Amino acid sequence: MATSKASRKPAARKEAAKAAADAPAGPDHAREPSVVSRITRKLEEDIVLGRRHPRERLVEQDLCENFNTHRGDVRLALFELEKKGIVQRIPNRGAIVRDLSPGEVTEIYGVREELEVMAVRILPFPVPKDDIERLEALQAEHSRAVDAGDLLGVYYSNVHFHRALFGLCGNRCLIETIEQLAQKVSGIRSYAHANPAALNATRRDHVEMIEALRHSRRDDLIALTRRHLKPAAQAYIRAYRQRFGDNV
Amino acid sequence: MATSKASRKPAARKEAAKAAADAPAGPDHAREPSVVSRITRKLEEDIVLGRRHPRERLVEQDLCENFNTHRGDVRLALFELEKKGIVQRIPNRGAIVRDLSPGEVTEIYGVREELEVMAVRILPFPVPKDDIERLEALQAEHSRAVDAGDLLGVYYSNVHFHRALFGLCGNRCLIETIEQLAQKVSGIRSYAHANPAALNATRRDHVEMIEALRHSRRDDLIALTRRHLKPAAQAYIRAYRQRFGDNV
DNA sequence: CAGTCCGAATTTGTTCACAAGATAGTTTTT
DNA sequence: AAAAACTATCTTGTGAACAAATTCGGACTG
Repeated sequence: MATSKASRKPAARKEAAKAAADAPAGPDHAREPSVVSRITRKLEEDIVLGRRHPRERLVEQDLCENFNTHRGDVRLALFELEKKGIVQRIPNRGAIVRDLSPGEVTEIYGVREELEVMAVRILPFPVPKDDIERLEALQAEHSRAVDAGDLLGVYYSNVHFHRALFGLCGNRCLIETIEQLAQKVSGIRSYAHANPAALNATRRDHVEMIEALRHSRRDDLIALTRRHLKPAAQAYIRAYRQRFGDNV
Repeated sequence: MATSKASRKPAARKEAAKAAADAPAGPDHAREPSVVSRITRKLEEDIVLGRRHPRERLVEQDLCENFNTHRGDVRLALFELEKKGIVQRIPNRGAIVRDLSPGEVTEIYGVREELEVMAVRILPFPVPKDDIERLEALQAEHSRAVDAGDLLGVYYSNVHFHRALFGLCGNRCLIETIEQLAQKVSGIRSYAHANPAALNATRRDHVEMIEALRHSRRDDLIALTRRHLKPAAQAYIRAYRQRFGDNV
């Protein structure tokens, strides 16, 4: 085994653990604009837009040529996407775009509803005017993308709107968890995108949400949040049953 | 699509007939008993038991020698732990055991409470007798570990108990999310372990929870679930303030 | 004497080549 | 001719060398 170069150094290692005395609030080595995150994001986009369908194979070598990089990076990106629940990796056989059963989708949306309702329940009223205006700007962007038929724009502006909305609750862990669960169902996003009526409903909900925020009407906001999640799951389940029959 | 590099090598063919003789763990599909998961689990144990303290550096080479493997595996394990939120990776500078501020801990426990309450709210009553008995067995194990002062045993039996309890709710996504959040605070688990009174309180809560399950008293169960989470967060925050002062 | 700059040692990050596993197509045997 | 086995090829997984980045220590200069 690897005794070739194992102990090049004397066993005594510098005790680095005792630097703990200073303030804990790290400077937040913020973003990671690296190659692997670029691949991750691009793959996610492809999946969201339906350019890659569930159960499609993701061959490392192909992706390398596609992204002009080498397998190491692609490999890491696939591991990352696996943890996000967007792709599924089978040992020694590679990765495929994950296919969710209606049951799984129902479960995920159940948890999402609980968490998003929690977010709007704890967010402090009244909402500062600046925040309302920021939300309106994001909503306008979303609306524009819907009109233009720009699906990628729809996707991102929708993500940004919800990030800003739930961001108002102030609980970072909650925000992260909500986004994580939203990413899990990326693979079925294309079903909602295919339906213009659904896109319009989404837009209308956003407007009403802002209105509820402006007037500090919490009950309305909660009801809207619940309603907002329903169509996406239902659209997918309908499409799934149509393809595979009702045996679920 | 062999564009650039395609090193087809027709020579490699030392196919040693069939190695079908060894079939110890046949399917091997679902589980991942691989090297990297072993490293991940062991590191997590070390952190939970306080063998590695927050802000301590995790040097890849050291871990390699420790686990008799090479850096590729260790690297993946660290990436995995980073995603779990147990360690923090700083670009080009390596990984350290993550240090949580009281604010973060409070937020995480807030979300945990919401999700765990959801689990006990949706779990179907009455609970089958077999499940009750399984919980009692796990609780007995936990109790034994507490009496024996076996901290590793306490940790694992506690994990198993809660996995079984929340598993009753039937929502896989919810279960996974709950466990994920529990793992995030692994680093502060050692504070609870240091306190025998807290361990006894935990044990008592488990007994009462089983009782509530047996008699289908949902309100009691919810109240117990809320109460059960409180002490751990409070113990950590107290310890933290004692070390760094009240400026939080 | 203080401050800065350069260089060595340590540690992480990248790359490439090879080996093992799996699938599919072809051949051989019954 | 059908079934089983073998081979050829594709794909993932592993290991180790190489390269870039950071930190720490010492020397040099203002």
